[in-house]
Amino acid sequence: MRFEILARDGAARRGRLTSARGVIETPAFMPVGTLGAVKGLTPQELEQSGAQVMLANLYHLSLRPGIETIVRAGGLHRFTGWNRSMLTDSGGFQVFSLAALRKVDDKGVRFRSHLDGSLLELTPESVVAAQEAIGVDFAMVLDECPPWPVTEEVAAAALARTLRWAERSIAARTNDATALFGIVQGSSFRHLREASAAALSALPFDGYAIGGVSVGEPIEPRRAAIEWTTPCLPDSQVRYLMGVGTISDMVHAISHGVDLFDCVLPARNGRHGLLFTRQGAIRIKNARFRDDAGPLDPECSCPVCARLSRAFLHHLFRSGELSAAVYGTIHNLRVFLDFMGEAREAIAAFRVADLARRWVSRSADEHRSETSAAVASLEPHLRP
RNA sequence: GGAGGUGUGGCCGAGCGGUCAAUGGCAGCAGACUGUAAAUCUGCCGGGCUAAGCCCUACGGAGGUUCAAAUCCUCCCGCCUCCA
Repeated sequence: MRFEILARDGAARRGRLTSARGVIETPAFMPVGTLGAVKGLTPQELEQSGAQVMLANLYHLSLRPGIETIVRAGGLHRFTGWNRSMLTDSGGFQVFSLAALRKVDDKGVRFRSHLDGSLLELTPESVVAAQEAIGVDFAMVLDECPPWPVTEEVAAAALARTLRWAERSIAARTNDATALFGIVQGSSFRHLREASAAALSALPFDGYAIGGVSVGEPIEPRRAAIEWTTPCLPDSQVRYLMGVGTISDMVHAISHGVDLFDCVLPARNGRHGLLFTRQGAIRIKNARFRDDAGPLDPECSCPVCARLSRAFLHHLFRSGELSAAVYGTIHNLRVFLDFMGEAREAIAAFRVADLARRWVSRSADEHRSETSAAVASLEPHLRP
């Protein structure tokens, strides 16, 4: 794995990440395909959306079909048909999201399977070994990802454990074909974030992730965590903000030097009928679209916008047609990936501030009451 | 012609003397969704108000029994099944 920075605008970086599978231009958005596929899409459709990397999840794949099965199938790429780069999350997020089903101690995490109740154990070592075995390009360490809010004591303990696990993860590596990323924790405590980032930076990771966000926190602590953490990470290495986010979140993070993002939002909302457009987000099932013959987003280049009207999409969503979910996903992913393309251009052109004005005020978050506040809160971070 | 059954809010369908403006589901209206246990979940859904309360109108129609009826009785109307 190699990462080079091609241009900067303030703290923002435009970079190039090279894996065995190819080149990833950064900043980049990585669609989430937890079970090995973005829900509803073929690998070809995902490619056509412009995705350079896909995420999958080791916890879920370990339960079903099982790591051994994937290995026998020739590795995760061959198994899924996705030939571009692949990043797997370790299951750290499931430590948070499936809290009722797991037990954590220093050794690792034991989950009761949400599928059949059987016991699954993940340790820092097993997680590294499994990700190497299935041949992913980017692997994440096992981390402990506490919910929000959390006391300082709990955050400190999770951070400390994540750090001990990070050291064991490094020690467990057997090759460098699979890049390994450490994960910063520390919740919304500045000194914990800084200590976590500094300690991880001393370890020979290929990249660094900011974790412990998108776990239910409001916008302010999320942004604060990013602002505290990024200055403490090695400048020359790639940075990945886990699970984020909305376009305004990503504009903010990009302006603070984050390179990689993943989020279920475009896919999940696409399936649910919340469609992002350059004119604002719309709930296509709303009655007002019943007779709207116009395109979903006249500024969009995706295949859905190329030939389907809002009225027809409205009808498909109302009718529960499978294709509705597919179309929503294809379109939303294109919006997010196009946004990232523009972000790269903006950094190269020293125009990150314009990016914010172009996307944040009228795009993905327009339906939210917090939008104007989000724009306002970005202003101090943007160069005039 | 005879016997039995049935008629509930936009639709389907519970309820079978009071706690029923009436369980559910669908449809409808709106909302949520940030390292995916999510093609999911939530709220509203007869009308009107000086609304955590009150008042109307409602369970095919008309009468009746009762302190009280969607629930019981009588007649009528519609629909279904079986026998002639």
